[in-house]
Amino acid sequence: MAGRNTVQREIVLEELRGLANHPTADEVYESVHAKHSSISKATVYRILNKLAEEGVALRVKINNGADHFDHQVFDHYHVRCVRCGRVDDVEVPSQASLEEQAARTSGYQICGHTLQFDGICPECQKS
Amino acid sequence: MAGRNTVQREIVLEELRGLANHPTADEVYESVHAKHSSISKATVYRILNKLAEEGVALRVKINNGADHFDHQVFDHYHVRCVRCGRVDDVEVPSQASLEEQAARTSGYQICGHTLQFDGICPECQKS
DNA sequence: CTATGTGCAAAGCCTTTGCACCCCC
DNA sequence: GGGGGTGCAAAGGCTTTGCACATAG
Repeated sequence: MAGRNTVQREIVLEELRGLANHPTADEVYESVHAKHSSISKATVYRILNKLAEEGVALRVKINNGADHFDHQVFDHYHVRCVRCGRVDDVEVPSQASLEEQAARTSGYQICGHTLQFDGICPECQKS
Repeated sequence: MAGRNTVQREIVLEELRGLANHPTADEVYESVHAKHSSISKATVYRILNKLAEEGVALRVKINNGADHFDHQVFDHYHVRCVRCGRVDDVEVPSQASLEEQAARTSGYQICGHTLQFDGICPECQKS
């Protein structure tokens, strides 16, 4: 591991795993802070960044607003509700092969891609 | 048109069309401001938002940093250089069919998707 | 004439950072 | 005991907003 195994790190990681639905950094902080009021926001942000960097968590960049974090690190895509902001996993096969095409037509050396869906979640469809 | 045809709007639109490479709002502002120093940043941001809303321009949300704007409104994807931040078009066919799959597996009512590539541009590959 | 757009500056949102202190290894 | 981690508060980048004034239609 690239760093020390501090109490704060353990707590943040546990909280991230406990929060089911792709929490934002701030939501993780709120959740952590509720139980351990001494842990600062800066620390939570720093730890989440580090987890993402190490590949222990996934940083999900959402088109609108704050980044979300996902404790599931396998390759998968996300859908975001345009009404309530909720983020869910989506079972669509990896489109990694598109990268070849992109490389060919653009001249770029491609190292990754992002695919995100927008829609209305089942809950919001009811209203 | 959803609003008035003001001088400022004309100037911003013209400048957006003149700037080839997916300028950020701030780059559009700089360019506008250089020629017409009385036009404020707020106005440029407001006009760009409106153009995007009307479908006259495209807002390109890039994973890192500021949003870019594109005067080309046909359906296409983008690639971003992770070194220099440059953004280019990419000739990959629209993957609209993925939306069906996403809808089926997620229960969301899908209304759009975003696909973006990351890579190293030809220029940056040299160094 | 009046609803809409504009300019200015201030605030907002999310995130990072400088600094002094602390503590894991 | 030394280098990385933490807490606090402040700053940072990008964007929006409140308000008073100007202007298109």
